[in-house]
Amino acid sequence: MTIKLYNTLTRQKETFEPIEEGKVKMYVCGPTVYNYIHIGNARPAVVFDMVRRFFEYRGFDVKYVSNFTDVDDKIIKAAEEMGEDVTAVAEKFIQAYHEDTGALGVKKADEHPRVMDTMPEIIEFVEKLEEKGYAYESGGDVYFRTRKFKGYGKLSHQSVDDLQLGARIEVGEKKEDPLDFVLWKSAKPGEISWDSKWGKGRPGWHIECSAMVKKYLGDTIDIHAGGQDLSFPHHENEIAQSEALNEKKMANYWIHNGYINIDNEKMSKSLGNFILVHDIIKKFDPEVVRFFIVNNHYRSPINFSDSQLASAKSSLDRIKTTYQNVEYRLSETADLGEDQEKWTKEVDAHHDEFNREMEDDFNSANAVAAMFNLVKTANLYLREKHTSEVVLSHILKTLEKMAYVIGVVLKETAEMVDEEIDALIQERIDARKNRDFARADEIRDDLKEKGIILEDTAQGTRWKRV
RNA sequence: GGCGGCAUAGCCAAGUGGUAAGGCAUGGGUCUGCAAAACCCUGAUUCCCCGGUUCGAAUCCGGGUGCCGCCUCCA
Repeated sequence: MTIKLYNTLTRQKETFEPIEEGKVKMYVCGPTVYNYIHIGNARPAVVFDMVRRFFEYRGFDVKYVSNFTDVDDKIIKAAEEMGEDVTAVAEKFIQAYHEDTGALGVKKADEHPRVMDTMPEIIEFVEKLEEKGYAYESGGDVYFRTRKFKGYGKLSHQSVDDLQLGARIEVGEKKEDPLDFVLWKSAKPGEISWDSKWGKGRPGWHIECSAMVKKYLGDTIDIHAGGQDLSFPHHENEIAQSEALNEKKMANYWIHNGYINIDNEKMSKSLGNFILVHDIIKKFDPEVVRFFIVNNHYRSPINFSDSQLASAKSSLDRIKTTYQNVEYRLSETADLGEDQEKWTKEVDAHHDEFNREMEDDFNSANAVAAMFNLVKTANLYLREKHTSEVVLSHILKTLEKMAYVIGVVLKETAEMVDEEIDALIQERIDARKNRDFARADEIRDDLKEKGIILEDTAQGTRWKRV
């Protein structure tokens, strides 16, 4: 089975062909760490984590690298405001990033390189570009000679001449051409800086990714990913730098996720209409936030709102409830049901459907729909008088596999069984036998207030926490 | 000025030539002591509008309307 993905470079869905059989080299542009991440920052983290999980689930050995921009104007500014040094601010928000994305079920990358730790490679990269004539020093800064790189604009499908017409390009007096972009910035007095042949300074924004990709993954990688807003100029500039130096294609596939919007407008730090992951997970289970993200196609924009999340919560609950109901049935019965083959086939059909959708440009929205179809099948099976362990555990395993790929956990986290609760449940069972429904309802209501929901099923009374 | 995206039921949303997935919400029913969970039924003769191509279009082509994004830091 082949995996297809939409390549921004060609604007087409293409069949994934790894450079090395069975391996995926993947780089995802990470955040600038000067604040907590918002939902918009969380989307690529979640989406590409899902992509990674799918590749791994399909047996690929994935090397996943994602950077932190820990030196930058905004961090310097934030550090001034907070009265702390740049390193401390960066460290604080890197930790916060791991906490927030961890809550969203994002696995850590194999490498999380930081600019400060990549300085020798970055400087060397710029030096070599200078040697090849693609970079020039001007007043302590170093710029990239954009027009010299022939492929400039191939990712965003812009021609250099049209870009100039935009007239929104910064015209630095130090630049030879307005299109040129900075590789190395000279330090202002007192600013954090590193020594270089051009004097004290720090890297421009784009060069870090080129240097890190080369350092950790090589000259050509399989997949380079990030938010749509990075395709120009960031990724375009990365291509220019890397391909100018290496004279090799930087990445075979470029994939970009759509934005998260608020009231139909892009969520961004500069617009100020953002919602921090930090805050939203106080209101909604982080898993719900993740489910909400993967329940949409990764390239479509998502409008974010509380009612959307509430709806996502109900949807996810449906899957979890079914999973737990199957689990309960499995623990309570050892009946041998009939038509094992028929039910198993149906479960497998939904599994195939799930895989097909994921293979088609990671269409997780449709993959989740396949999951709901399996849930439906499972619920119908649970209505059977006799069920078999084989089918029940097959349903559980299949749901678990799907859940792993989209990154949610269906199993109820093991709670300590409260003896008091069990005693009350037993008392209620007795009360019901004696048709003392008033007492039975009283117990159920009391437990409900404590967040314990009781369910009377054909297999007996069970409880769960809300 | 250049490049691009979107418009599908009350809401969210998939589908890019073969006769409208899935979820949420609503209403009715079954089950239950009552619930919960679940199941069944219920909803777009139709996919922004107007033309065209085709046996056949939500899907392709032309035109129009509306919204959004990139070309500046942004995931």
